[in-house]
Amino acid sequence: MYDYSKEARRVVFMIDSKSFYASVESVKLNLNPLRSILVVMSTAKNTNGGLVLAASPMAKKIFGISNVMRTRDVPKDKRIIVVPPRMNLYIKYNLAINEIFKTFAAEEDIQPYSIDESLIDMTDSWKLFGDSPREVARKIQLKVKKELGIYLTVGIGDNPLLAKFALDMEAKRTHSLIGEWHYEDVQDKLWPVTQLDDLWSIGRRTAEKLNKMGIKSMYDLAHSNPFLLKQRFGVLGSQLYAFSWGIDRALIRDKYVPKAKSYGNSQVLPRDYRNQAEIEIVIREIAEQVAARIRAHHKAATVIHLGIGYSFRSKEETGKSGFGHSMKIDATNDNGLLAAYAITLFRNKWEGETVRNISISCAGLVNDNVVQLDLFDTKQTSLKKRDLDRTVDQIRQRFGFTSLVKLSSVAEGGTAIERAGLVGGHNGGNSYE
DNA sequence: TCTGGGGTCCTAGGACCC
DNA sequence: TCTGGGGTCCTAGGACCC
Repeated sequence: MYDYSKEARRVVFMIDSKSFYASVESVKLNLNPLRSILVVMSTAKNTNGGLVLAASPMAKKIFGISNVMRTRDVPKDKRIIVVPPRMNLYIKYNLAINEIFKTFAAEEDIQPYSIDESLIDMTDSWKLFGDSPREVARKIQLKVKKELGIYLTVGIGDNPLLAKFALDMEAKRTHSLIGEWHYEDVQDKLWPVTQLDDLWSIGRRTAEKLNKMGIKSMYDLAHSNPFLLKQRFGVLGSQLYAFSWGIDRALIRDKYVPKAKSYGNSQVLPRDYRNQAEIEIVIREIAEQVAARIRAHHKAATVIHLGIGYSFRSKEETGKSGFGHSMKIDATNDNGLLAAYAITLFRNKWEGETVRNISISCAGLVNDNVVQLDLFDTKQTSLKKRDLDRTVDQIRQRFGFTSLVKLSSVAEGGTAIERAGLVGGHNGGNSYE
Protein backbone atom coordinates (compact mmCIF):
# COMPACT_ATOMS: atom_id res chain seq x y z
CA MET A 1 0.00 0.00 0.00
CA TYR A 2 1.23 3.45 -0.89
CA ASP A 3 2.04 5.81 1.99
CA TYR A 4 -0.27 8.76 1.42
CA SER A 5 0.80 10.64 4.56
CA LYS A 6 2.95 13.00 2.48
CA GLU A 7 0.23 13.83 -0.02
CA ALA A 8 -1.74 17.02 0.39
CA ARG A 9 -5.15 16.19 1.76
CA ARG A 10 -7.67 18.86 0.91
CA VAL A 11 -11.42 19.04 0.67
CA VAL A 12 -12.11 19.55 -3.00
CA PHE A 13 -15.52 19.68 -4.66
CA MET A 14 -15.95 19.13 -8.39
CA ILE A 15 -19.47 20.19 -9.19
CA ASP A 16 -21.42 19.92 -12.40
CA SER A 17 -24.96 20.74 -13.39
CA LYS A 18 -26.91 17.68 -14.39
CA SER A 19 -27.78 17.78 -18.13
CA PHE A 20 -27.22 21.50 -17.95
CA TYR A 21 -28.75 22.96 -21.13
CA ALA A 22 -31.71 20.56 -20.97
CA SER A 23 -32.27 21.37 -17.31
CA VAL A 24 -32.30 25.13 -17.91
CA GLU A 25 -34.86 24.68 -20.67
CA SER A 26 -36.97 22.42 -18.45
CA VAL A 27 -36.95 25.00 -15.67
CA LYS A 28 -38.05 27.67 -18.14
CA LEU A 29 -41.02 25.46 -19.05
CA ASN A 30 -41.84 24.85 -15.38
CA LEU A 31 -40.90 21.22 -15.73
CA ASN A 32 -38.80 19.18 -13.34
CA PRO A 33 -35.42 18.60 -15.04
CA LEU A 34 -35.20 15.03 -13.79
CA ARG A 35 -38.66 14.09 -15.03
CA SER A 36 -39.00 16.02 -18.28
CA ILE A 37 -38.32 14.42 -21.63
CA LEU A 38 -36.53 17.23 -23.38
CA VAL A 39 -33.94 17.63 -26.09
CA VAL A 40 -31.95 20.75 -26.98
CA MET A 41 -31.43 20.61 -30.72
CA SER A 42 -29.12 22.85 -32.71
CA THR A 43 -30.31 23.35 -36.25
CA ALA A 44 -27.61 25.72 -37.47
CA LYS A 45 -27.28 25.27 -41.21
CA ASN A 46 -24.06 23.34 -41.21
CA THR A 47 -25.30 20.75 -38.74
CA ASN A 48 -26.92 19.24 -41.82
CA GLY A 49 -30.30 18.62 -40.35
CA GLY A 50 -29.57 19.14 -36.69
CA LEU A 51 -27.57 17.93 -33.77
CA VAL A 52 -28.50 17.11 -30.17
CA LEU A 53 -26.64 19.46 -27.83
CA ALA A 54 -28.20 18.11 -24.66
CA ALA A 55 -30.82 15.59 -23.60
CA SER A 56 -32.60 15.41 -20.24
CA PRO A 57 -31.96 12.33 -18.09
CA MET A 58 -35.36 10.87 -18.98
CA ALA A 59 -34.85 11.53 -22.68
CA LYS A 60 -31.63 9.55 -22.39
CA LYS A 61 -33.18 6.79 -20.33
CA ILE A 62 -36.47 6.24 -22.15
CA PHE A 63 -35.51 7.07 -25.72
CA GLY A 64 -31.79 6.40 -25.71
CA ILE A 65 -31.02 9.89 -26.93
CA SER A 66 -27.42 10.96 -26.45
CA ASN A 67 -25.50 14.17 -26.87
CA VAL A 68 -24.21 14.96 -30.36
CA MET A 69 -26.72 12.51 -31.81
CA ARG A 70 -28.05 13.56 -35.24
CA THR A 71 -31.64 14.64 -35.65
CA ARG A 72 -32.35 11.78 -38.03
CA ASP A 73 -31.47 9.28 -35.28
CA VAL A 74 -33.78 10.87 -32.71
CA PRO A 75 -37.05 8.93 -32.39
CA LYS A 76 -40.14 10.74 -33.62
CA ASP A 77 -42.39 10.80 -30.57
CA LYS A 78 -44.87 13.38 -29.38
CA ARG A 79 -43.70 12.99 -25.79
CA ILE A 80 -40.30 14.41 -26.62
CA ILE A 81 -40.04 18.17 -26.25
CA VAL A 82 -37.53 19.58 -28.73
CA VAL A 83 -36.22 23.14 -28.24
CA PRO A 84 -33.50 25.23 -29.90
CA PRO A 85 -30.46 26.19 -27.83
CA ARG A 86 -30.19 29.55 -26.07
CA MET A 87 -26.50 29.75 -25.33
CA ASN A 88 -26.65 33.21 -23.76
CA LEU A 89 -29.25 32.01 -21.28
CA TYR A 90 -27.00 29.12 -20.22
CA ILE A 91 -24.16 31.56 -19.65
CA LYS A 92 -26.41 33.57 -17.35
CA TYR A 93 -27.40 30.48 -15.40
CA ASN A 94 -23.78 29.44 -15.09
CA LEU A 95 -22.89 32.85 -13.66
CA ALA A 96 -25.81 32.64 -11.22
CA ILE A 97 -24.70 29.19 -10.03
CA ASN A 98 -21.16 30.42 -9.48
CA GLU A 99 -22.56 33.37 -7.51
CA ILE A 100 -24.17 30.85 -5.16
CA PHE A 101 -20.85 29.00 -4.85
CA LYS A 102 -19.33 32.26 -3.67
CA THR A 103 -21.54 32.12 -0.58
CA PHE A 104 -19.74 28.88 0.37
CA ALA A 105 -16.13 29.61 -0.57
CA ALA A 106 -13.80 32.51 -1.32
CA GLU A 107 -13.67 33.58 -4.91
CA GLU A 108 -10.04 32.52 -5.31
CA ASP A 109 -10.95 29.00 -4.24
CA ILE A 110 -13.48 28.65 -7.05
CA GLN A 111 -12.25 27.60 -10.48
CA PRO A 112 -14.85 27.51 -13.24
CA TYR A 113 -13.77 24.66 -15.50
CA SER A 114 -16.41 24.70 -18.22
CA ILE A 115 -19.91 25.99 -18.89
CA ASP A 116 -21.33 23.47 -16.42
CA GLU A 117 -18.44 22.46 -14.17
CA SER A 118 -16.61 24.21 -11.34
CA LEU A 119 -13.85 23.13 -9.02
CA ILE A 120 -14.02 24.45 -5.47
CA ASP A 121 -11.37 24.06 -2.80
CA MET A 122 -13.55 23.88 0.33
CA THR A 123 -10.69 23.09 2.73
CA ASP A 124 -10.82 26.46 4.48
CA SER A 125 -14.56 26.99 4.52
CA TRP A 126 -16.57 23.77 4.73
CA LYS A 127 -16.67 23.71 8.53
CA LEU A 128 -18.66 26.93 8.52
CA PHE A 129 -21.57 25.18 6.85
CA GLY A 130 -21.92 21.71 8.32
CA ASP A 131 -20.50 18.75 10.20
CA SER A 132 -19.14 16.95 7.15
CA PRO A 133 -18.16 17.84 3.58
CA ARG A 134 -21.00 15.64 2.37
CA GLU A 135 -23.51 17.62 4.41
CA VAL A 136 -22.15 20.87 2.95
CA ALA A 137 -22.38 19.45 -0.56
CA ARG A 138 -26.01 18.64 0.13
CA LYS A 139 -26.63 22.23 1.27
CA ILE A 140 -25.12 23.61 -1.94
CA GLN A 141 -27.29 21.27 -3.99
CA LEU A 142 -30.44 22.35 -2.15
CA LYS A 143 -29.68 26.05 -2.42
CA VAL A 144 -29.11 25.90 -6.17
CA LYS A 145 -32.18 23.71 -6.65
CA LYS A 146 -34.31 26.11 -4.62
CA GLU A 147 -33.09 29.30 -6.27
CA LEU A 148 -32.56 28.17 -9.85
CA GLY A 149 -34.25 24.78 -10.21
CA ILE A 150 -31.05 23.09 -11.35
CA TYR A 151 -29.79 19.79 -9.90
CA LEU A 152 -26.08 19.62 -9.11
CA THR A 153 -23.83 16.58 -9.08
CA VAL A 154 -20.94 16.80 -6.60
CA GLY A 155 -17.69 14.87 -6.47
CA ILE A 156 -15.77 15.21 -3.20
CA GLY A 157 -12.10 14.26 -3.08
CA ASP A 158 -8.81 14.68 -1.27
CA ASN A 159 -7.44 16.41 -4.37
CA PRO A 160 -8.89 17.69 -7.66
CA LEU A 161 -8.26 14.40 -9.45
CA LEU A 162 -10.12 12.33 -6.86
CA ALA A 163 -12.94 14.89 -6.85
CA LYS A 164 -13.22 14.61 -10.63
CA PHE A 165 -13.18 10.81 -10.51
CA ALA A 166 -15.74 10.84 -7.68
CA LEU A 167 -17.95 13.04 -9.82
CA ASP A 168 -17.68 11.06 -13.05
CA MET A 169 -17.53 7.54 -11.66
CA GLU A 170 -19.79 7.72 -8.62
CA ALA A 171 -21.85 10.89 -8.12
CA LYS A 172 -23.54 10.66 -11.51
CA ARG A 173 -24.76 7.15 -10.69
CA THR A 174 -26.08 7.60 -7.16
CA HIS A 175 -29.42 8.82 -5.92
CA SER A 176 -27.89 11.58 -3.78
CA LEU A 177 -25.84 12.81 -6.78
CA ILE A 178 -22.85 12.98 -4.43
CA GLY A 179 -19.68 10.86 -4.64
CA GLU A 180 -16.76 10.91 -2.24
CA TRP A 181 -13.29 9.51 -2.91
CA HIS A 182 -10.35 9.53 -0.52
CA TYR A 183 -6.88 8.08 -0.98
CA GLU A 184 -8.01 5.05 1.00
CA ASP A 185 -10.75 4.37 -1.58
CA VAL A 186 -8.39 4.09 -4.53
CA GLN A 187 -8.06 0.29 -4.25
CA ASP A 188 -11.78 -0.33 -3.99
CA LYS A 189 -13.15 2.36 -6.28
CA LEU A 190 -10.49 3.17 -8.88
CA TRP A 191 -8.59 -0.06 -9.42
CA PRO A 192 -11.61 -2.13 -10.51
CA VAL A 193 -12.21 0.21 -13.47
CA THR A 194 -11.62 -1.70 -16.72
CA GLN A 195 -13.18 0.72 -19.18
CA LEU A 196 -10.11 2.92 -19.03
CA ASP A 197 -11.38 5.66 -21.33
CA ASP A 198 -14.23 6.33 -18.89
CA LEU A 199 -11.62 8.08 -16.80
CA TRP A 200 -10.76 11.71 -17.25
CA SER A 201 -7.47 12.17 -19.16
CA ILE A 202 -7.59 8.71 -20.75
CA GLY A 203 -9.07 8.77 -24.24
CA ARG A 204 -9.76 6.05 -26.77
CA ARG A 205 -6.25 6.02 -28.22
CA THR A 206 -4.48 5.82 -24.90
CA ALA A 207 -6.85 3.10 -23.66
CA GLU A 208 -6.10 1.05 -26.79
CA LYS A 209 -2.37 1.44 -26.33
CA LEU A 210 -2.59 0.42 -22.67
CA ASN A 211 -4.69 -2.61 -23.53
CA LYS A 212 -2.13 -3.69 -26.10
CA MET A 213 0.51 -3.53 -23.37
CA GLY A 214 -1.61 -5.92 -21.32
CA ILE A 215 -2.95 -3.21 -19.03
CA LYS A 216 -6.69 -3.80 -18.82
CA SER A 217 -7.62 -2.18 -15.54
CA MET A 218 -6.48 0.57 -13.22
CA TYR A 219 -5.15 -2.17 -10.95
CA ASP A 220 -2.95 -3.33 -13.81
CA LEU A 221 -1.81 0.23 -14.43
CA ALA A 222 -0.97 0.79 -10.78
CA HIS A 223 1.10 -2.40 -10.82
CA SER A 224 2.85 -1.85 -14.12
CA ASN A 225 6.39 -0.65 -14.61
CA PRO A 226 6.45 3.16 -14.37
CA PHE A 227 9.70 3.35 -16.36
CA LEU A 228 8.11 1.45 -19.21
CA LEU A 229 5.13 3.82 -19.10
CA LYS A 230 7.44 6.80 -19.19
CA GLN A 231 9.26 5.28 -22.14
CA ARG A 232 6.05 4.69 -24.07
CA PHE A 233 4.09 7.82 -23.21
CA GLY A 234 6.63 10.42 -22.07
CA VAL A 235 5.55 12.64 -19.20
CA LEU A 236 2.00 11.46 -19.79
CA GLY A 237 3.14 8.00 -18.76
CA SER A 238 4.36 9.26 -15.41
CA GLN A 239 1.12 11.13 -14.98
CA LEU A 240 -0.95 8.03 -15.80
CA TYR A 241 0.96 6.04 -13.21
CA ALA A 242 0.43 8.72 -10.55
CA PHE A 243 -3.27 8.91 -11.41
CA SER A 244 -3.65 5.16 -10.97
CA TRP A 245 -2.66 5.69 -7.34
CA GLY A 246 -4.98 8.70 -6.97
CA ILE A 247 -2.05 11.07 -6.76
CA ASP A 248 -2.35 14.53 -8.23
CA ARG A 249 0.33 17.01 -7.27
CA ALA A 250 0.53 19.05 -10.43
CA LEU A 251 -3.14 19.93 -10.56
CA ILE A 252 -3.16 21.43 -7.09
CA ARG A 253 0.12 23.23 -7.51
CA ASP A 254 -0.66 24.74 -10.89
CA LYS A 255 -4.25 25.57 -10.06
CA TYR A 256 -5.28 24.87 -13.64
CA VAL A 257 -3.58 27.96 -14.98
CA PRO A 258 -3.23 27.38 -18.69
CA LYS A 259 0.24 27.88 -20.12
CA ALA A 260 -0.66 28.43 -23.70
CA LYS A 261 -3.41 30.67 -24.85
CA SER A 262 -5.04 30.88 -28.22
CA TYR A 263 -8.15 32.13 -29.91
CA GLY A 264 -9.65 30.34 -32.83
CA ASN A 265 -12.81 29.80 -34.80
CA SER A 266 -13.76 26.92 -37.00
CA GLN A 267 -16.68 25.66 -38.97
CA VAL A 268 -17.97 22.70 -40.87
CA LEU A 269 -19.21 24.12 -44.14
CA PRO A 270 -22.86 23.56 -45.06
CA ARG A 271 -21.72 21.67 -48.17
CA ASP A 272 -18.53 20.69 -49.92
CA TYR A 273 -16.58 23.64 -51.33
CA ARG A 274 -14.31 23.05 -54.30
CA ASN A 275 -13.95 26.51 -55.80
CA GLN A 276 -10.87 28.40 -54.63
CA ALA A 277 -12.49 31.83 -54.51
CA GLU A 278 -15.41 30.45 -52.52
CA ILE A 279 -13.15 28.76 -50.00
CA GLU A 280 -11.07 31.90 -49.61
CA ILE A 281 -14.14 33.99 -48.82
CA VAL A 282 -14.84 31.83 -45.81
CA ILE A 283 -11.17 31.82 -44.79
CA ARG A 284 -11.24 35.59 -44.86
CA GLU A 285 -14.41 35.71 -42.76
CA ILE A 286 -13.10 33.36 -40.13
CA ALA A 287 -9.79 35.24 -39.99
CA GLU A 288 -11.73 38.44 -39.36
CA GLN A 289 -13.77 36.82 -36.60
CA VAL A 290 -10.61 35.72 -34.88
CA ALA A 291 -9.02 39.13 -35.41
CA ALA A 292 -12.04 40.83 -33.82
CA ARG A 293 -11.78 38.62 -30.76
CA ILE A 294 -8.07 39.30 -30.41
CA ARG A 295 -8.66 43.04 -30.62
CA ALA A 296 -11.43 42.82 -28.04
CA HIS A 297 -8.86 41.36 -25.65
CA HIS A 298 -6.30 44.03 -26.55
CA LYS A 299 -3.92 41.39 -27.84
CA ALA A 300 -1.94 40.77 -31.00
CA ALA A 301 -0.99 37.39 -32.44
CA THR A 302 2.50 36.20 -33.35
CA VAL A 303 1.43 32.77 -34.63
CA ILE A 304 -1.35 31.92 -37.04
CA HIS A 305 -2.63 28.45 -37.82
CA LEU A 306 -4.91 27.34 -40.64
CA GLY A 307 -6.59 23.96 -40.56
CA ILE A 308 -8.31 22.52 -43.62
CA GLY A 309 -10.47 19.40 -43.45
CA TYR A 310 -11.22 17.68 -46.74
CA SER A 311 -14.62 16.41 -47.86
CA PHE A 312 -15.12 12.69 -47.47
CA ARG A 313 -14.55 12.23 -51.15
CA SER A 314 -11.20 14.04 -51.04
CA LYS A 315 -10.29 12.13 -47.90
CA GLU A 316 -10.78 8.90 -49.77
CA GLU A 317 -8.94 10.10 -52.81
CA THR A 318 -5.93 11.49 -50.99
CA GLY A 319 -5.88 9.20 -47.98
CA LYS A 320 -5.47 12.32 -45.86
CA SER A 321 -8.00 14.05 -43.65
CA GLY A 322 -6.70 17.48 -44.52
CA PHE A 323 -3.80 19.64 -43.54
CA GLY A 324 -2.70 22.10 -40.92
CA HIS A 325 -0.27 24.87 -41.61
CA SER A 326 1.03 27.44 -39.20
CA MET A 327 3.56 30.21 -39.21
CA LYS A 328 5.23 32.78 -37.07
CA ILE A 329 4.28 36.36 -37.92
CA ASP A 330 5.00 39.87 -36.74
CA ALA A 331 2.55 40.72 -33.97
CA THR A 332 -0.72 41.92 -35.43
CA ASN A 333 -4.46 41.97 -34.89
CA ASP A 334 -5.31 43.57 -38.21
CA ASN A 335 -8.17 42.05 -40.18
CA GLY A 336 -6.56 42.41 -43.56
CA LEU A 337 -3.14 41.17 -42.49
CA LEU A 338 -4.42 38.12 -40.65
CA ALA A 339 -6.71 37.26 -43.55
CA ALA A 340 -3.80 37.63 -45.96
CA TYR A 341 -1.61 35.34 -43.87
CA ALA A 342 -4.37 32.75 -43.69
CA ILE A 343 -4.80 32.83 -47.44
CA THR A 344 -1.07 32.51 -47.98
CA LEU A 345 -1.06 29.43 -45.77
CA PHE A 346 -3.96 28.04 -47.77
CA ARG A 347 -2.38 28.61 -51.15
CA ASN A 348 0.90 27.09 -49.99
CA LYS A 349 -0.64 23.73 -49.25
CA TRP A 350 -3.93 23.38 -51.06
CA GLU A 351 -3.89 21.30 -54.22
CA GLY A 352 -7.48 21.44 -55.37
CA GLU A 353 -9.02 19.11 -52.80
CA THR A 354 -12.67 19.58 -51.87
CA VAL A 355 -13.02 21.29 -48.49
CA ARG A 356 -15.57 20.74 -45.73
CA ASN A 357 -13.95 22.12 -42.60
CA ILE A 358 -11.98 25.31 -42.00
CA SER A 359 -10.34 26.45 -38.79
CA ILE A 360 -8.11 29.38 -37.97
CA SER A 361 -6.49 30.02 -34.66
CA CYS A 362 -4.04 32.59 -33.39
CA ALA A 363 -1.53 32.03 -30.62
CA GLY A 364 1.61 33.58 -29.20
CA LEU A 365 -0.55 36.43 -27.97
CA VAL A 366 1.13 39.61 -26.81
CA ASN A 367 -0.35 42.77 -25.39
CA ASP A 368 -1.46 45.29 -27.92
CA ASN A 369 -0.55 48.60 -26.37
CA VAL A 370 -1.53 50.64 -29.36
CA VAL A 371 -5.15 51.70 -29.09
CA GLN A 372 -6.98 50.70 -32.23
CA LEU A 373 -10.46 51.90 -33.00
CA ASP A 374 -12.57 49.84 -35.30
CA LEU A 375 -15.05 52.48 -36.42
CA PHE A 376 -17.31 50.02 -38.14
CA ASP A 377 -17.69 47.90 -35.01
CA THR A 378 -18.14 50.85 -32.71
CA LYS A 379 -20.96 52.32 -34.71
CA GLN A 380 -22.84 49.05 -34.67
CA THR A 381 -22.47 48.42 -30.98
CA SER A 382 -25.64 48.99 -29.02
CA LEU A 383 -25.65 49.13 -25.27
CA LYS A 384 -27.40 45.83 -24.96
CA LYS A 385 -24.95 44.16 -27.27
CA ARG A 386 -22.11 45.62 -25.27
CA ASP A 387 -23.55 44.21 -22.05
CA LEU A 388 -23.82 40.81 -23.63
CA ASP A 389 -20.30 41.01 -24.97
CA ARG A 390 -19.05 41.95 -21.55
CA THR A 391 -20.79 38.97 -19.98
CA VAL A 392 -19.35 36.61 -22.55
CA ASP A 393 -15.94 38.17 -22.07
CA GLN A 394 -16.13 37.80 -18.32
CA ILE A 395 -16.98 34.18 -18.57
CA ARG A 396 -14.21 33.63 -21.07
CA GLN A 397 -11.67 35.24 -18.80
CA ARG A 398 -12.72 33.07 -15.91
CA PHE A 399 -12.87 29.84 -17.88
CA GLY A 400 -9.45 28.43 -18.54
CA PHE A 401 -10.90 25.88 -20.89
CA THR A 402 -14.08 27.49 -22.04
CA SER A 403 -16.07 26.29 -24.99
CA LEU A 404 -17.84 29.56 -25.55
CA VAL A 405 -17.36 31.87 -28.42
CA LYS A 406 -19.41 34.78 -29.52
CA LEU A 407 -19.05 35.09 -33.24
CA SER A 408 -18.78 38.51 -34.76
CA SER A 409 -22.10 39.49 -36.19
CA VAL A 410 -21.17 41.63 -39.12
CA ALA A 411 -19.58 40.45 -42.33
CA GLU A 412 -20.52 40.04 -45.93
CA GLY A 413 -21.15 36.98 -48.00
CA GLY A 414 -20.16 33.42 -47.30
CA THR A 415 -21.54 31.95 -44.13
CA ALA A 416 -21.07 34.89 -41.77
CA ILE A 417 -24.55 36.37 -42.16
CA GLU A 418 -26.16 32.99 -41.60
CA ARG A 419 -24.06 32.55 -38.54
CA ALA A 420 -24.49 36.00 -37.04
CA GLY A 421 -25.67 35.78 -33.45
CA LEU A 422 -24.47 32.25 -32.95
CA VAL A 423 -22.58 31.41 -29.79
CA GLY A 424 -20.16 28.53 -30.11
CA GLY A 425 -21.79 27.85 -33.45
CA HIS A 426 -25.23 27.56 -31.89
CA ASN A 427 -28.21 29.81 -31.45
CA GLY A 428 -27.61 32.46 -28.81
CA GLY A 429 -31.32 32.89 -28.12
CA ASN A 430 -32.85 35.82 -26.29
CA SER A 431 -30.47 36.97 -23.61
CA TYR A 432 -32.72 39.56 -22.01
CA GLU A 433 -35.18 37.46 -20.06
C1' DT B 1 -20.04 9.89 -36.17
C1' DC B 2 -21.16 11.11 -44.17
C1' DT B 3 -19.19 16.17 -40.63
C1' DG B 4 -20.55 21.13 -34.08
C1' DG B 5 -17.31 24.27 -32.01
C1' DG B 6 -13.51 25.94 -28.90
C1' DG B 7 -9.71 24.92 -26.41
C1' DT B 8 -4.81 22.99 -24.07
C1' DC B 9 -0.80 20.12 -23.85
C1' DC B 10 2.88 16.97 -25.51
C1' DT B 11 6.34 15.16 -28.87
C1' DA B 12 9.62 15.36 -32.41
C1' DG B 13 12.62 16.78 -36.17
C1' DG B 14 15.09 20.39 -38.51
C1' DA B 15 17.17 25.01 -38.39
C1' DC B 16 20.02 27.81 -36.10
C1' DC B 17 23.04 29.59 -32.42
C1' DC B 18 26.86 29.58 -29.04
C1' DT C 1 37.05 18.70 -40.28
C1' DC C 2 35.68 10.60 -40.77
C1' DT C 3 32.76 15.92 -36.80
C1' DG C 4 30.83 17.94 -29.68
C1' DG C 5 27.21 19.31 -26.78
C1' DG C 6 23.48 21.97 -25.34
C1' DG C 7 19.85 25.06 -26.02
C1' DT C 8 15.90 27.59 -28.36
C1' DC C 9 12.75 28.43 -32.07
C1' DC C 10 9.64 26.87 -35.60
C1' DT C 11 6.35 23.78 -37.58
C1' DA C 12 3.57 19.52 -37.92
C1' DG C 13 0.86 16.23 -35.85
C1' DG C 14 -1.47 13.69 -32.17
C1' DA C 15 -4.40 13.30 -28.10
C1' DC C 16 -7.74 14.75 -24.95
C1' DC C 17 -11.47 17.63 -22.71
C1' DC C 18 -16.09 20.05 -22.38
